Amino acid sequence: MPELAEVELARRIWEPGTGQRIVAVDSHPHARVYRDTPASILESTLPNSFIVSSRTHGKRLLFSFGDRSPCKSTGAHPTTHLEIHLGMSGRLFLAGPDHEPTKHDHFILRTKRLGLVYSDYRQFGRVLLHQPCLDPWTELPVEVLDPEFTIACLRRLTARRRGTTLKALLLDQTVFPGVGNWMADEICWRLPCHPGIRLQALDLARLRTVSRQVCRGALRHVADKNAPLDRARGFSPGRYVEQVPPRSWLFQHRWKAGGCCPRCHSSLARGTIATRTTAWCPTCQPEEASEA
DNA sequence: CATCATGTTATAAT
DNA sequence: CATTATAACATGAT
Repeated sequence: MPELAEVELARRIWEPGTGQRIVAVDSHPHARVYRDTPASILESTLPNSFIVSSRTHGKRLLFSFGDRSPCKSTGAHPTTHLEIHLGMSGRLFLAGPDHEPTKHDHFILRTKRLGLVYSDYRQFGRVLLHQPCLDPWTELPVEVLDPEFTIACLRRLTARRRGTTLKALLLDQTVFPGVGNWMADEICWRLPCHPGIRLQALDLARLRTVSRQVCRGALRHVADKNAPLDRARGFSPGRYVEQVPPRSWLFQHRWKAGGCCPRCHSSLARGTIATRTTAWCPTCQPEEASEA
């Protein structure tokens, strides 16, 4: 289910592994998630290295490895980076160091105390081991919550796309990295604008403001609520409860049969826009009737 | 059995 | 070139 907030939560779930040495890597070598990097490369590269740091960008995760623990020396520089994209059904969880992989656990990074498990039953996700370098992520687009995500930036990214629908733009990972189907609908609802509206009829400043609000709110509701648990008690598998945005968000109502707009209580409309199932409020987000 | 799923990508058609 | 449509990927839930 991963959009940017769930991806950040996944990163935090593996956080207890930071600083630890990988003692072994077990994988399902024929799984489709290895279409970029064969499992054998992970198995031969990662053991004996330490997890030094991790971060996310949009829907991507990056775990960086070095040859010593970041706790013991200040100058531990990463030598290798493992990138993970969770696709539609990927998830990360913690288990004990001897965790027996089940059917969809495609790899396990084992440390002395933990098993870091990557599981993905549909295998739309993928893993990618980067060649040794300081930072494999220098070419990625500006993130929505980055201070550089300015109106000028947004104007540049949309310059030749007057005819695109709002929903298609929101799903474009080069423009709104990390925004997926539910966040896109949430942004349209909050603007409020019909998701099928053409960009020419759109206030980019407003779009920037609202998209940032939704990204920040999603992180707060989905990822932050779990973080304090991490520091309070050590690891315990399955401790992370799935967190979702509150009932004041469209999220809570969009898939329910007979779901209503949390603002005006109209019955929600549903249809396919930009190839994805889309929910919106026909009252708050009317179809642009001003078109000739 | 048919449909749908919080994603991406390749390819074809407009 | 921009945009849309379609299929494909692999599995589970309804």
